[in-house]
Amino acid sequence: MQQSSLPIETVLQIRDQCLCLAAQRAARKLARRFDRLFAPLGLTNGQFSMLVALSGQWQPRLGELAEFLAMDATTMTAAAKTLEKRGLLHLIPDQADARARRPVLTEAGRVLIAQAAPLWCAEHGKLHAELAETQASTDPKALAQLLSQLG
Amino acid sequence: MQQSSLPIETVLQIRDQCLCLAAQRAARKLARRFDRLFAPLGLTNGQFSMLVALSGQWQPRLGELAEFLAMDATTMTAAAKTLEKRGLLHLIPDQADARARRPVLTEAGRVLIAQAAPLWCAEHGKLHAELAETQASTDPKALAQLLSQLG
DNA sequence: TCCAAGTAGTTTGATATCAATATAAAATGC
DNA sequence: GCATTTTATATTGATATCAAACTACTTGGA
Repeated sequence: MQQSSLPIETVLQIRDQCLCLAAQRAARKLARRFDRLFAPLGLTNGQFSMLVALSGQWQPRLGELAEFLAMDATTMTAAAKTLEKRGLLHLIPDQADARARRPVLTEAGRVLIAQAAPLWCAEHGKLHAELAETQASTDPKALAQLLSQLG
Repeated sequence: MQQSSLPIETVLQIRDQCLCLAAQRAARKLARRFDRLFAPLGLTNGQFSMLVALSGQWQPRLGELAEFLAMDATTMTAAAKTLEKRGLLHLIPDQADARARRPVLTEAGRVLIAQAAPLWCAEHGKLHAELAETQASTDPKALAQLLSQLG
């Protein structure tokens, strides 16, 4: 049997409409783009997001931070270890719960994120401009909210 | 200095509006969802997308397939090796160019994707329904196109 | 013809991702 | 108080991801 046992319409439907595939593609392209942007600082896009999340008043536990980033807790363990090894954050045991640890930025972490933020602003501005060109349908801000809800 | 050297407005702007972060979050959530869906078949969401792409008449080279999936060529090398090892595809040397190889589904690959497609259809239908509930703003089909363009 | 430049794919090394499992501490029920 | 259950994190193993460097082949030009 040379022909696919799958109807060609189904193949095309999945290929062109699968939100999972579309999200993976978008995520990979944007990850590469921001990884290269932050490469001079030795940061990946994910590390940037994680450090930014810790730059405000919020002092989450590892699990809470993982949930915010929609990542698995085990991934967070590994990511936090890498950043701690580089001296960008400390893992402070929670006072009330001996199981929990809270990542807290070091001074080096704050300095680095202060260097990275302007790069982000410039690049994200470009991205907005590109979106405005290709499809004026969706506001980038609304799009970010939409993407965060997906899944 | 206890306070962040980054203005709080900037932190919030990045946290709430970064399209890269939003895309990574969406990609992770959807990847988990479809990985679990296909787990009984021993497939990941990425393997499913790759096999579906090869289910039509298209017979791309590895590099062309990588470009379609917006992934790095080196990632494709590894992914193809895994699927070849499992007997789901063959890597056929290109006749005209001895450097190039074209992945071609085996019968086992066709059978497996024929089993997986109904699972995808059901789950993607649910996803559509959920999207219709939470935010009626965007058509899922248009959203897939939009996501594919991002980056 | 032959060399230089470009192209297709691979290898290596680092981090990312998650399932399954493990460990330790907290919360619950009796 | 003590046993059970739940929760927070860590460990292991497999695949995913990409940059940098590499090999082998092709192409273009002298």
